[in-house]
Amino acid sequence: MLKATPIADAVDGPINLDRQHCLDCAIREDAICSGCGTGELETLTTAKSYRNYGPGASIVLMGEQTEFLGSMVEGVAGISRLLADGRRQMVGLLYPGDFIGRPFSYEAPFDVVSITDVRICAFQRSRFETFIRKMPSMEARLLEMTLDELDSARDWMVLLGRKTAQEKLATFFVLAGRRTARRLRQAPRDGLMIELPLTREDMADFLGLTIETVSRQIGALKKAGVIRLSDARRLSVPNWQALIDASGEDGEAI
Amino acid sequence: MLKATPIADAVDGPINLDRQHCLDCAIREDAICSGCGTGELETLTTAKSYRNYGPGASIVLMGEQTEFLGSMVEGVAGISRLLADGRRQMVGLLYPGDFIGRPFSYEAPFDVVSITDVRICAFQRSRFETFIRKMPSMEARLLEMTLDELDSARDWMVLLGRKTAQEKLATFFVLAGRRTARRLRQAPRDGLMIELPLTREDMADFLGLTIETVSRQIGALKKAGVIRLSDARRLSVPNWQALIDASGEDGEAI
DNA sequence: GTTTCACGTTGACGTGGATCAAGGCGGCGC
DNA sequence: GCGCCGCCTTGATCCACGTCAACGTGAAAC
Repeated sequence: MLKATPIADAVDGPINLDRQHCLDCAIREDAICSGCGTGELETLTTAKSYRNYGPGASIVLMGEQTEFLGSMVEGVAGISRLLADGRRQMVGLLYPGDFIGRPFSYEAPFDVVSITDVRICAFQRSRFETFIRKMPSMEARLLEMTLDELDSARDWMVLLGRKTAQEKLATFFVLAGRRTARRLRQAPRDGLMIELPLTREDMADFLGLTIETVSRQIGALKKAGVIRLSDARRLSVPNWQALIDASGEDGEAI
Repeated sequence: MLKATPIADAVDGPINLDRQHCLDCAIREDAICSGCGTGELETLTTAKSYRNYGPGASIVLMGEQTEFLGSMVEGVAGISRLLADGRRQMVGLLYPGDFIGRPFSYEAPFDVVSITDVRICAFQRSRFETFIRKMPSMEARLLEMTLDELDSARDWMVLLGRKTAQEKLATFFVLAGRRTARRLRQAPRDGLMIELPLTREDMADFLGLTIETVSRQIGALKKAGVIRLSDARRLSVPNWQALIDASGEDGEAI
């Protein structure tokens, strides 16, 4: 639980102008622009700029009017809120393809902080708002993405409100495993290796726990044989179904 | 925490055909149709039907393909999930104007259960999906509503993950007070009377607590003079700022 | 009136996870 | 090499909230 320490350097992501054409973009299939035609992509290509951030940099500050909107291209970032007395809760993770910011006004309701090195494809807010009104496929895609995020947020509310510390950790590893498997274009299977981009403190803030409890429950899952640790940030799952069973969900291994 | 008791009667909301014209609708200003023109409202008027539910009725069952989408017209409902062992977490409340269901497929990810008497303005799913594609104002309004709900869900994640039991109760009363004040078209002010539609069990499920803790913390807030109880479901707030201070937020009274 | 039953309160006690504290480990600067 | 500094782990203790249990209260059925 971050003690209100100021966030490192690079508050303004240095803008990087040597942009790539949208047709060759790594998040072409997943991002808000995935439904755009080639003409629309041409427009987007000339309007965008990249921004890079080192780990721990502030991408969006709660309460400020953000002057850009955009998509995660590389890296992982966290959406979080800091209470007045230093308690922190992470309310979401942003991976490549995910959208950052809220079109059509209002100050940012949460902080966005980079966890790894992060690259963002950014648009000036007013310009982006024009685009989205002119390109129905973008608005439809944003709606779809927002509905997905709402469902994920509600899933997480169940975790925060009703799951035990151990179930929280197991659920987090299930999600991390599914994401890793998806990146490798395969189904999660026994023996899957997972690399965690988050520190224990980040996990604690995401799961509504303390770092000590995170550490202890990881130890307990390891002792129970549900996970194996290569080092603090790399683990493997010998039995995927056992991990699901430990997560408090009744589902089958998917 | 509901012990997996079966939900009362009225699983299928009886359809009520004596419909009102959309122009005279009570949620005309707030619902997904608020941006529709008179021609569009004509279309909606002929397509809609009302459904009524008594308290405790199941409106949507998790895992089922819902055959209708719609808007809350009257009453309060809860969105919740029941874990295999009976733990329950409420993840949202639905008030008049709020949208029910997810357009463009997928089985329902949560239960929706009426808390009071509820009336819904319902559309056949396939018909509604045609409408939303033909009426950009509906899609834009749904996006706006979904973005608002996502922010609310994330606010609630902060509460579930990091707030104490007493802060949870105070925050819940702040929200209930704001909603009451908005219904009365005034700002929340000292002396405001709040009627709670929820039982202690509903509150417990919403706040990630037990009924005993809810009861005790309400007692503590009463003893501290932050609230006054008329009866178990009616309270007044002598000092609005004191309630905000007890909620763990640093904001001013709004 | 009495019974019943859902809902709410209150008390005694247990415990999961927080807190407080110490120490281990690996990378980096010197 | 050595010291420093994040990051992580582990142990001892505490306490907020859960659990278990009893009882109150009011409305509806009879």
